[in-house]
Amino acid sequence: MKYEHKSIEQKWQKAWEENGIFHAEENSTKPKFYTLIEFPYPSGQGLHVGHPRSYTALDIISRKKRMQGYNVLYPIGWDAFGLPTENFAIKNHVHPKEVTKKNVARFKSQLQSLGLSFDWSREINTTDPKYYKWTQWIFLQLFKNGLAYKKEMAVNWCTSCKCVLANEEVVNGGCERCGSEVVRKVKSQWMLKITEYADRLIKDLDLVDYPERVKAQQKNWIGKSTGAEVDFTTTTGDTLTVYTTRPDTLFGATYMVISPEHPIIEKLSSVIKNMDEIRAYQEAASKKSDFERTEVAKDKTGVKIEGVEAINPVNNTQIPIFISDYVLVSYGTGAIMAVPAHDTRDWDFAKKFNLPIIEVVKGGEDVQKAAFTDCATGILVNSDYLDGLSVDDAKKKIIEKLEETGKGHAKVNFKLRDWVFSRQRYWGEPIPIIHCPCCGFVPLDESELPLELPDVESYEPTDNGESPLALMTDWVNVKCPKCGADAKRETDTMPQWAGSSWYFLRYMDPHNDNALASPEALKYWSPVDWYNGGMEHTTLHLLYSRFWHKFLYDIKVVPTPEPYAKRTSHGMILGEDGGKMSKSRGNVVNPDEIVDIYGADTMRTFEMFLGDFENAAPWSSSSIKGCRRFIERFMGLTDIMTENNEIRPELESTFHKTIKKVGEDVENLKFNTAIAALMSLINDIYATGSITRKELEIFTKLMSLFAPHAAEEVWSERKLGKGFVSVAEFPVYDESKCVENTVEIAVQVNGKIRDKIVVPVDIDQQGAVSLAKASEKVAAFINGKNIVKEIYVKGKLVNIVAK
RNA sequence: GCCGGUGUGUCGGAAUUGGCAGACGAUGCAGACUCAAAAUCUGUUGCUCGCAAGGGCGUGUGGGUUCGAGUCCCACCACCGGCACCA
Repeated sequence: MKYEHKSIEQKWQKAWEENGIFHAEENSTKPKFYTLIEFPYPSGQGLHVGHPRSYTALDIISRKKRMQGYNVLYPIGWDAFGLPTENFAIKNHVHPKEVTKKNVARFKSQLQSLGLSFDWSREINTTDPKYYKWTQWIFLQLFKNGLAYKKEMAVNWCTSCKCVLANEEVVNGGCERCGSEVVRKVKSQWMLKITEYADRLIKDLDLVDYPERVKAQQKNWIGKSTGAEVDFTTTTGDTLTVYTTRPDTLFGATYMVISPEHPIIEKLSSVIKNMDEIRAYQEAASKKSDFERTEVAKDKTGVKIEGVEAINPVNNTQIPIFISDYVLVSYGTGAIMAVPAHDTRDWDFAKKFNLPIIEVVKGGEDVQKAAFTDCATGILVNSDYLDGLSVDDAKKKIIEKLEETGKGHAKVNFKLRDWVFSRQRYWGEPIPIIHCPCCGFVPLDESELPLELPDVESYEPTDNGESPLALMTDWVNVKCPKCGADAKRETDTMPQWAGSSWYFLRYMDPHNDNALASPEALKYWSPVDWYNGGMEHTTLHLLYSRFWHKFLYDIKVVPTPEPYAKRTSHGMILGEDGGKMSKSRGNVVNPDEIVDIYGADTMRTFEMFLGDFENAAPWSSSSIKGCRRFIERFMGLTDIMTENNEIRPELESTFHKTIKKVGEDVENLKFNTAIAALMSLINDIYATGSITRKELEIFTKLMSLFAPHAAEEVWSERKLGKGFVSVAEFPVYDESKCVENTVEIAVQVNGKIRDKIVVPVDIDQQGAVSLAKASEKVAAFINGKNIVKEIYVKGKLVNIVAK
């Protein structure tokens, strides 16, 4: 059979769509299976070869589940709000809506040419008002539940995007998207209280099946720490509260450090004698970005506050207070007690400013030479009633004491910050809030949703940090829905992460106008059974969407506490030179070209074969030919088919083993070895010179996961079964037929292989050893020696230990 | 510094979790077909000694456990990813 991939692929893509065979069933009694890939941002560049790696992988899982009788939902849509589209629109003076439309059309045709078994009838688009109506609705619920609030604060400002960024979007001091410089800017911003969910976002990781590296990264980002808050009084009678994870070392606190922005400084400004010096330091610190402040970690700076001291609550010692930018306002209480003997940062600072270092935990070297920070082995000293206790016991005891005396309490802190949720750009969901001079922030009535984006003259971001929407006075000026006074709409829009924080719910019931999805659909399809996506979203989309989902769970909109039962992650496809694919390196592979030259089936098979799915792997323009040959050889099987409707005995165990292996490997994301097993099998088949009808039927079914078009062609051409092979019943293996009668085992002498012998599978130790000894090659190595030990591992080897 | 990961031929990568290292594919080499090339097919392709039969060495490094280690333990090294003055 000739293999003309273009006509074959078009033919079957059309047939699948016309027959709707990949549509998820409504009201099905079958068990459901919901597979999800991260919906793409339809960029102007079109599809990247990286996209199909993830899509094909879950396509294979989806196809297998479908063949195994599941009602599979494998949907697709467009995460279409976002800056690149807006920037393109500005540059070329077209509406972002038009840009999006064009890009979506291109992406859609590219995806369809790959033969992915998406249910296109459920296609969604985050920029569709019918969709973002519900994004806005969720925002209103967050607002009504006190989880969305507006606050004046220092935020990350991308100088190039002219827009604020969430903490999660700042990478190495630069913008996650464009890499430009990020500076601090004080602005009034909408915030979402993700911190309210910090503990649950960690704890509920136990409920889900995620890769360890994803869990670790999320935990790390949320940064839970347990310790205590301790109240120090000052000589002025004020209270200065510190947070510490080492309350056990309280007796060793020899000074205190507060951040330059700490409010107590203003309060005590009349008492502080060196206010000029303090102000100068504050000034200098404020000019630095967060990045600069943390980057110059090598050298500690600070100023001692003259005129006020703090009193250690456990021993009434008077200790000095410093300001230093190594203490952050945004974490804990913005103030610390410094224990230089047992904290390296405090130690560095103490050495620089010549402050006393008092050892309170014994077990290390001289604390005058280095801080001793080991909690596991230390024993408390110089600490009154804590002396002799281990660090853990001392922590418990001191917290008890502090709570008794009202001078402190146990406290848990998180590194996670609330989510900065507003953006000063056009192409995003409008925030449905009205600012009324009398009533404050008034939510739009739900009946007014969607609040559609108005058409504006210019999408250009403004330099004063306002959204382009601010210029649309007709749209901005409204009456307050509560009191009727003149009021203004919020002009900032939502970040790109908003629409993607709940899109997987919409797929369950994409055309519903009365709810984000019906309770029945949510109940049937939740949770997502298998979600594959990139590691780069671990502390962005993946975290945000877990937060939203937990909120929706709390207000009883969704039935499960976690959105995704299982998450996996693919590795990147690198350029042929081993570097990241990029235009500037000139190593970009265009998927259209690959599909054109080799066909979608080859592209799919190769992307699954080129390496371990979870690791990065470089593209190879020569290796892909091997996959093309493989598919040609598969098509060629039709020419050597016999009408025998059995598996031939000599291939029986190989077939059963291959069915087993392909099934298991696919479930474990080991697509490369699944394909290798099929390649081995086809080699074995060609070695016999023919294939039976039954064998071809099984082989075609297995192939349909990877090369669905070619498989359909073979299936229909040789009339191997009814309908489409894509929804035929997946072959079942028989465990008892996976074993062969005889097996080749290795014979070792002193652990070195000297010969190989063929033995019956069930041979016992005695039999195997005597056969082994019968080998001439083996005899040469044991003659004249004492046999100390004989080991037999069934089906594997015999090892004779001789001295 | 902390957390996570990786290290195997010329290359991408396998190895049932302690049992034949290098499956499968790619490259390279040799041959068949061809006027020739491409395609296809056959053989071969870790290093090394040997004419050969055959032997020795080999999974980042150094030790250890074991009849047996790519796999387990200890100590290192290199690279990749994330976090990073978080008290």
